[in-house]
Amino acid sequence: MAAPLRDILQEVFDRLFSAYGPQNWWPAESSFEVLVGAVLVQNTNWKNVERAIRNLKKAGYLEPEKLYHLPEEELAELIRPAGYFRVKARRLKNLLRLLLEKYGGSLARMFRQQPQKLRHELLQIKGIGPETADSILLYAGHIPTFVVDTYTYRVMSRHGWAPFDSDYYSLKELFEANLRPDPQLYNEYHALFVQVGKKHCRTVPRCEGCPLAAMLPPEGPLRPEW
DNA sequence: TGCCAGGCCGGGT
DNA sequence: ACCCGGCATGGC
Repeated sequence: MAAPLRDILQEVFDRLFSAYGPQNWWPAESSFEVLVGAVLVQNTNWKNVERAIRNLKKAGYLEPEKLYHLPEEELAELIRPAGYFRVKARRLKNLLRLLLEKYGGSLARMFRQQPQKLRHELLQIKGIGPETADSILLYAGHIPTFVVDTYTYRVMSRHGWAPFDSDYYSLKELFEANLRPDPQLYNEYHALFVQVGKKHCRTVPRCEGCPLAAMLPPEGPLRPEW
């Protein structure tokens, strides 16, 4: 009889935290910078995002009003290093429209909204999906909502703790049902998943030296690409 | 030197 | 309801 998921998730966290320590996420100087970074980092290396944000900062545009009024083409040029720069310029504009028109450019005002309603509003925006929305809520708003990403899928399914075809919400629920709703815990947990995933999920042999290797099933279900 | 990165959307079955 | 191509730069 297997251990309860609560215990497993606790052990996973403990092992990752022991191995890597606090990750100090989100790497940003302001909550607005978190918003911008959350869009820019979609399917993109964080290093590239840093360059893009540096450009915005250097040009003095890393403020809601200024960024909102910057023409989309100019915005695109500044964020070029982040990749998908035309798409992301559009997506940023869409997000800024909500922030400016509904909340007067004030993040404090935005996060005063009921989390569920705000989450729904964010998901209405073209270019904001579940992970980006949850990242904004957690890392900019300190709202205890669990952020799932590809590494979460890989680790959880690889270990047999979730089906390979889990969708975003089932995984999110799995964590939120088994962890106390603590923004600091969710913050660290997600960041640690990214860390372990980057280090091990694509290396060969994949699980060599992984802090979670001891928790692998004897004959784990394998997906060659994961 | 290819392969990959902290997704999401839209169009086609 | 899926499935898939498109989007793009820079690092290793």
